Amino acid sequence: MREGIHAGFLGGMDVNNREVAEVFQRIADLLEIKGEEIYRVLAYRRASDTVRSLGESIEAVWRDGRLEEIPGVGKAISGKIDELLRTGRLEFYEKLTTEIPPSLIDLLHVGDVGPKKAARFWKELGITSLDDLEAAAKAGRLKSLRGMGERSEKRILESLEALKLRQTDRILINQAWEIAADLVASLGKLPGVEKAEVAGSLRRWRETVGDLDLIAASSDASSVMNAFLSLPQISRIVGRGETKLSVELHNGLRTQLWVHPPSHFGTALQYATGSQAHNVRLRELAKRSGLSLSEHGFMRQDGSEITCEDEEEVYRILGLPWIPAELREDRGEVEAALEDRLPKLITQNDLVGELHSHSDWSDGSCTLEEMVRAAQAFGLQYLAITDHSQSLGVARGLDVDRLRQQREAINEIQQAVGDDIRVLQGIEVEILADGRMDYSDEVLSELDLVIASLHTSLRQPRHIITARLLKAIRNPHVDMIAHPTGRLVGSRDPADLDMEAIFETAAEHQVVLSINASPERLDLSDVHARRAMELGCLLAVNTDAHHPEHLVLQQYGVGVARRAWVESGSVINCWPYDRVHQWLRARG
DNA sequence: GCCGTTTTCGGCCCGACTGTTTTCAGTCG
Repeated sequence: MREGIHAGFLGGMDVNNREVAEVFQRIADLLEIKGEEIYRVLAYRRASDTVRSLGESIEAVWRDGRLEEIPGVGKAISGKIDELLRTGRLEFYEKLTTEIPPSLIDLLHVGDVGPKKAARFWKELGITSLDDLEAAAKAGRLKSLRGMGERSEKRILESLEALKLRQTDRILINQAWEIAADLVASLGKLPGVEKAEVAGSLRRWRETVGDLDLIAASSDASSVMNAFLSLPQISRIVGRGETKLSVELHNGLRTQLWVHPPSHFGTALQYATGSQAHNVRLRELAKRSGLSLSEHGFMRQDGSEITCEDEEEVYRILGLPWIPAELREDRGEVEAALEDRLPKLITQNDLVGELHSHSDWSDGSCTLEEMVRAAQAFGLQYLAITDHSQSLGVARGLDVDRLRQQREAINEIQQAVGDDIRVLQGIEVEILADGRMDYSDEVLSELDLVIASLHTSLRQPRHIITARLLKAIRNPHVDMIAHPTGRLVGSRDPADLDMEAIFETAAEHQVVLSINASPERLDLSDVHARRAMELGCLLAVNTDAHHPEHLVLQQYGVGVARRAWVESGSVINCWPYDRVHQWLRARG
């Protein structure tokens, strides 16, 4: 269960984009429970989303007086951001929490409970928490309410159980893909299914996924649904209609299956892929040309229909080039498409090298040779072995003697494997708590590639940890920064860094910022990677492989890069070996 | 609360599904 943020939470804390977004999200939830006009609620929700996905620090935008340039931020909301940033508090929000218990927001995470029901549970039954709700449902008190009955109460109890089972709102993208790939493969083999695809946030490669969305093309939806229900992963039906089946898997994950006729597959896939905000933008566009767009197709004002077999057709009718799913977040992709300036996104095939990997010389689980052979088999042109430096004891970091021995070992392996794959000796060197490097300049200068990393003292105050990382970036021997913020998806917040300063300095010194492809890290994030690129930074997509099997994690880093609008030219491990080698040598 | 090649006021995407209802509200995506 998520920790509730209550009035006063912000006092004394640095207020960043995420916190501002969180406050507006909570305001939206509370206003909705209060019964405010829905468009006012949506305005706060939109502002929350844009602030959350803003590449720049909200504080910098505020200092420059540019708040109202943010889409969805007008006079009222910019005033509230101003108050938050000046005082760390927001009177409007605090007053709201005295009118509506903020713990009611937790109820909105229960399936089949929305703002209306949450308000009634509170006003009519005195329920303010999930525990209250469960007790009331078990005591049969929910069904006493007008408009509620036995079945509603049962559904809510089931939703409460599912919520407990999941523990968290969302699962990591690799876990989601594993489950979804199996399901969609089975779905595709069912009788009568012509096409089957993953849709939703997973198709957009979001870093976490709340539920699975699958879509099938078939002229016999009912039979397909019946067959799907017999798959072993499925635990129970949550809902079922003519085009949509909603189920829960044994692991608690909700899964939607849409089945549409092949002739409607384009609009159906587009609809099911989302995001909701992107879909709203497309429907507005359609409306302006006198069309109404839904999952079933376009409808003209005279009631006649236009159906689309594929997505390209949907976008074409709207006067747009096809927009890759990873861009569909209403972060400017519709405008870019209208002006025909969509990026030519990087693909996994563009990646020809891996520049961050570990062997059993430090905390990797395989030998140098196993790693090199695996990279070769994976089709890479080059691999950098970048084991840990001496001070990282838990990872068996290399002291200088062992580092030099490793050089010998790498040379021998290069001899053994031939020129088909080139092996670089790099290091993942610790940035010590005071900003010094874990090796002397002399030692660093012997290496082909120096990656600098923060692993310790990640909770230092902003000015200290920022200065520490900037010092590393300015070190002439440092070529790359690995997982710059140190965040772990869903479990550890990013370090409190001035990212704008990091990006500007990295761009100035042409130090590469790595997108760590490990699904637990995905660091840089999509938002950060996009901003870094805008500011002229070079990027890399690296797996940080500790085992040959980790090389396949590349795909998740590519997902982040694509969501960040990244083209292959900005990513140095898309460069052929000779170019990378020359570039590194030129840096000295 | 935001926003403007129909508008500075009056709109603001569109439909599926459920449960409890006699015609629809609430939730979800």
